[in-house]
Amino acid sequence: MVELTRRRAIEDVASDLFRDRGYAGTSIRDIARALSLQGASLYAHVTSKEDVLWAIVERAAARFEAAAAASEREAEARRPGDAVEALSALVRAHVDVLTADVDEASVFVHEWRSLGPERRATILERRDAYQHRFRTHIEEGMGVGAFALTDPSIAAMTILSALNGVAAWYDPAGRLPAHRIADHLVDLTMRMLEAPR
Amino acid sequence: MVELTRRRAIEDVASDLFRDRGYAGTSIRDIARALSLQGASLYAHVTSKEDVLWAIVERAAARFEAAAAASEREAEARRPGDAVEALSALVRAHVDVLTADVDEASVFVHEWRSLGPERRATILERRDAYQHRFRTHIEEGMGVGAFALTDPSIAAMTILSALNGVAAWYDPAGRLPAHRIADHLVDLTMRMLEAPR
DNA sequence: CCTACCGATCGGTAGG
DNA sequence: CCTACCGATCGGTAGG
Repeated sequence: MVELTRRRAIEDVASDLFRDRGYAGTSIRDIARALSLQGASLYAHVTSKEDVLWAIVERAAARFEAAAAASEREAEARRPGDAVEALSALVRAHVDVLTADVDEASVFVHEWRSLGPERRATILERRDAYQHRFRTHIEEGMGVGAFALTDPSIAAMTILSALNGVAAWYDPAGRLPAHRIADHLVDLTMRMLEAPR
Repeated sequence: MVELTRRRAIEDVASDLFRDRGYAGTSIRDIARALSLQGASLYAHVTSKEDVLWAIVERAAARFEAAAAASEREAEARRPGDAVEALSALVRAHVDVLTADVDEASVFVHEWRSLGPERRATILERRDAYQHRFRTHIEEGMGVGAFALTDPSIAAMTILSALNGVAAWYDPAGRLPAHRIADHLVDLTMRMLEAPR
């Protein structure tokens, strides 16, 4: 991958390191070393270690949100008011974003706890709003009898856990391309919810 | 909770801290402070920080394994050769262990990466063997037509991700008792797999 | 279990 | 982007 800016290269390397050592387990010098720089030289490009984490988490959040909004618009255009269609599209969008940059997505999923109090609170709100999209479509589907469930909240959290789990085993060079994995996850999660016809 | 030994108290406090700050983000002095001790005093009870992590991870692994083995024996006694029964019991056993000590289970699920190379390899093998139990029952169920699936490996990983996700939101003081949450997860995961009858 | 201390490493700054 | 450096904190040891 060719980086357009030095700043972006730093964030990409940091995503990789944060993913498998965690934020606290990764030092500024680790990041610098991966870029063949001296530790102190990083500060010519970033103002703090936490700013690097924030940039990664914020971009990931924005990507998930944008993909979710687009998927909802498209589902509504295809089949207006169809909760099954909307949720399927949302699931696929989530897996697509996740597999497009697994390092970044993993950091978003696991390392937001290392942010300072205000940023952590901001991300928590955005995560809640994101999860709310899933729960809303589940409740709509329940309302029209498409989904047979007793607890839409648990269903939403369980689906998101299942989807985020993909980040732990997805391998871009593995036997299954990302879109086939998305197919499987759409199938599995929809079967989990749908009432037998 | 009354601790039988000082060592165990250290591990319980460490589980709590490791869970929400991570292993690297928790210092020996953090653990000591939570026990009203001086940092150096911890070394009267443990030989290294990693030993504390290992003790937690190892005990959690042993608990998941013992509960899984017991659930398989009991399922076999109730309904010999019934894959649906066996997998349901396995799912319930997993959620039971997880909710019985969420801190310990969370550390097991997320912090094994911080172990040294040999211990990490050992735990990875045990995790693989554990996941294999799930996949085996899924394949058995596919063989007799009880489960309608195309990829048992993805199904096993997706189920385990969904179950482990409970650790992120389960609250012992929350609206749902652990056994009701286990009911929901058994229901959701089985519906994900079962062929329509 | 404490005090006193060790060398190493941490995030970050100054000045070029 | 580098060298030189800062104070703070890290995991851990010595000796009691």
